[in-house]
Amino acid sequence: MGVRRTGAADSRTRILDAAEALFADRGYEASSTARIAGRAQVPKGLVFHYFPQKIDVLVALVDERTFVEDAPDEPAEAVPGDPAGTLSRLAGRLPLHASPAMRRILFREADTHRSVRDRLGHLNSVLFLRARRALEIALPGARGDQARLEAAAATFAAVLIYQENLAGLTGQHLDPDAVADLITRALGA
Amino acid sequence: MGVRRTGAADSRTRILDAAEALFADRGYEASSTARIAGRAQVPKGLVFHYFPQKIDVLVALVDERTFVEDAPDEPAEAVPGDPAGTLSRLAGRLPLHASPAMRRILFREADTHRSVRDRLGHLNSVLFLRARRALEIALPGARGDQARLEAAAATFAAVLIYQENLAGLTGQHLDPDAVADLITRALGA
Amino acid sequence: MGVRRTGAADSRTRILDAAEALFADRGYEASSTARIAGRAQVPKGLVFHYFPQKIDVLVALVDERTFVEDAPDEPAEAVPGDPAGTLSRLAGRLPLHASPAMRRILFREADTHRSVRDRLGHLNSVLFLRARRALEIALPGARGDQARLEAAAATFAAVLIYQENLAGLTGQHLDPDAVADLITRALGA
Amino acid sequence: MGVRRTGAADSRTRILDAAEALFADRGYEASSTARIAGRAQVPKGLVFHYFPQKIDVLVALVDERTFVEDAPDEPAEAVPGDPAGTLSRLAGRLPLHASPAMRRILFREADTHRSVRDRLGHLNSVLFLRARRALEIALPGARGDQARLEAAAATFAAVLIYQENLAGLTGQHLDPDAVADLITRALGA
DNA sequence: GATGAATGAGCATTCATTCAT
DNA sequence: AATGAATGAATGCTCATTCAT
Repeated sequence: MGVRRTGAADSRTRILDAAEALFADRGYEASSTARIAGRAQVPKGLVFHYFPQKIDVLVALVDERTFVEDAPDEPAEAVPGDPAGTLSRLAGRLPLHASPAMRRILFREADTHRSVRDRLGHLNSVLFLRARRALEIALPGARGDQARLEAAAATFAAVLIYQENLAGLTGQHLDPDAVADLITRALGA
Repeated sequence: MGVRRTGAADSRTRILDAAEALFADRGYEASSTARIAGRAQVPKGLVFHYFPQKIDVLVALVDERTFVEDAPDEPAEAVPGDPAGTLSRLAGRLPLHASPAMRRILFREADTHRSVRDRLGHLNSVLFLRARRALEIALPGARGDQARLEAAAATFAAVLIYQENLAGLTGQHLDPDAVADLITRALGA
Repeated sequence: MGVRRTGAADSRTRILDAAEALFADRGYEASSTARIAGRAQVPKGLVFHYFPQKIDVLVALVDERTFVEDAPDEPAEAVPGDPAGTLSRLAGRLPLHASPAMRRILFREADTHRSVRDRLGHLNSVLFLRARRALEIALPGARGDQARLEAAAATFAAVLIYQENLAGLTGQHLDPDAVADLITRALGA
Repeated sequence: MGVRRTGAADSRTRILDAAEALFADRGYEASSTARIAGRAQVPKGLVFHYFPQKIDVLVALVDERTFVEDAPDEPAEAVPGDPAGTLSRLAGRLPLHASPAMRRILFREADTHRSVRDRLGHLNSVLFLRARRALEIALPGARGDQARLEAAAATFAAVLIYQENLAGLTGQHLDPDAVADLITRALGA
C-alpha cells in the first residue's frame, strides 16, 4: 500500500517467488505448500490467506507472471522481401514474457491443469498467426499456395515453442535461425 | 514366465496396466500406490512385492512398455530421389513402440525422472540419426551443405516427437507430410 | 446504542444474526468465526472486537436472545375449575421468548456449554413451577395427592419443552392439548 | 481372526471405544481423530484404515452399538387389566440396547447427522407402537377413544426417550412409573 | 506369492486469535 | 470502531512403505 523497501518484497510476492522456483524445479504436485511457505519465509497459514487453494498459486503465477502479446496486424519484424530475417527477428523477440522458470511450469503442468494449458494454447495460436502474417508480408509475391504458408507458420511456431523444452529434455539444440533458413528456402525463390 | 490363464492377466501385469492408465491420466505424483492397487484389483501390499519402491513401477513401465528401434544404416523408408516420400514413410513408421498412454507418460514425467528423460532422449537421437541418414540416401547429390541437412533432420525429428503433444495441448495439428514437403523443397532442386 | 440507520443493522447485530443462523444450522463447533464474519458481511477482525472469544458469541446470543419469564404467583392462564383450558393456555403462551433458531441452539448446545444448559434448566423449572401453580388453582379441591400433581406438572413441562425437538428429530407430533386432556382426566373428577 | 486375549481388544474395537467415550463427553465435532487415536493407543493413520472418513466412526458406533428391538405383536409386558404395570414394565425394559454414552451420542448428534437421527426416529416409532399395542392389550374394554390412546402412547414414548436427557440437562427427574400412573388414570376405570 | 493391518511423516487446509494501522 | 495481514497449532486425511502371517 505504501512505498516498498528494496529487497523486502511483500509476503504475497515472496510466496509466488518461492512457488515459481519450486514448481519449475520439481513440479506442482511435488511441491508442498509447507515447503513453499518455508522457502518464502512466511508462516504456513499465510499461503492460504492469499491463495485459498494450492491450485490458486499456480493460477496466479500463470495469470500474473506470463504474458502473451497479441498478434498485431503489422508485426514489427516483418520486412518485405526478407523472409529469413523476418522469421529470425520473430524468433529473437518471442511474444511471450515469462521467466525461464515460468516457461518450464507452462510446459510441465499444461496437461493436467486447464488454466495452464489455455495459456500455452493461446501462446501457440498467437505465434502461429504472427508467423503467418509476417510471412505474408515478407513474401509479397504470395509464392506457393496458402496451405504451404500455413504449414510453414505452424512449423516455425512449434519450433519456437518446443525448442527450449527439447534442449532441456534431449540435449538436442535446434537453431531457430537454421529453421528460418529452411522455411525461407521451402517457400522461396 | 510360466503358463498364463486365458483372460486373466497376472497380478504384475494388472498392476502395470493400472499404473499406465493412472500415470497417463493424472501424472506419477498424483497417482498413489493404493489407487494403483485398487484399479488393478490387487491388495496394496502386492504392489510392493513386485516393485519395492513406487518409482520402480514407472521404471518398469518405461523399460517394458516403450521400445525404441535402433537406427539402421540403411533405413527401409529411404528411396534415392524421393526425399518427400522418404520422410513421409519415416513419419508413418515411427521407431517408437508405445501406447498413447505411455507416450503421454514419456513426456509428462521426462523432466523430473531421469530414466524417462533418458528414454525420450534416446528416441530423439535415434529419430534424428535415422532422418539424417534417410535424407542422405534420398538426396544422393548432396545438394546443400551438411549443416542444412542436419537442421532438416533435427527439425523433422522434433516435429515427429512433439506433434502429438502439441495437438493435445494446443489443438494445433501439424501434418508431418506437409512438413516433409517443406523440407524437401528447402533441400531440394 | 446510538442512533441506528434504518434498514442497516449495526455490525454487532449482524454478527449475532449470522451466528444465530449458523449455530442453529450446523452447531457451534462447526461454525467458524470466519464464516460468521462472512455471513455477517463484516471483516473477520471485527467479530473479536465485539466478542473477545468465540464462546462469547454464544453466551451473548443466549443472554440477549432468549428470555424466560418468571413464574408469577397467579398465572394468567389459570382458571379454577378448568384444568384442561388452563394447561392449554399455558401451552399456547410459553414463557420462553426465543426464535426457532435460538430454541434449536438451546437444545443442541446445552450439554456442552454450561451457560446454555443453565438457561434451559431455568426454563424447565419455571415451566414446572408455573404448571404446578396453575393446576393448583385450576383444581381447588386438591383432588389427588401432591405427588401426583407434581408428576403431572413435570410431565406437562417436559412435553412443552421437548415437543418441538421431538417433532424435528422423529417426525412425531405430540399435541399439547391432547396431553392436557390426558392430564386433566388423570387428576380429574 | 482367532481367539482374542482378554483385556486386549483389537485396534478397531479400541478406536470405537475411544470414540464412544469422547463423542459422549464433548461431542462429535469437538473430538478430533488424533485424540481418538491417542485415547485408543493406536497410530493416527489406523483410524482411517478402518474408517475412511471421520463420520464413518460415528456411523459405525450407531450401527454396531445401538440396537432397537422390533415391536412384537404381543409385547411381553402387556397384561390385560393391568395398564399401570404394563407401562411400568415397558419402562423397565426399554427396547433400546445402548450404553449410556451411546444414548447421549444419539441425542446430541441427532440433529446434525442423518444416520443418527434415523436411529432415534426408529426408536421413537418402535416405542410408540409398542406402547400403543401394550395399552390395547392391557385395556381390553377399549375405554376411551382411539385418539386418546394414541396420545397416551406417544406421551409415554416421549417421556421414556427424553427422561434421561431431561435429567442430565435440567436436573429434573421424571419418574416413568408416576407417568404410567397418570396415564392409567387418564384412560382408566 | 499374497494379504491387509500397521505406521508415522506429511499433506492441504482451517482455525481462533492477535495486532498494527 | 474497523480492517485485514499475520500466526502457528490443529484438523481430517493420504501416503509410501513395512511386516507378520
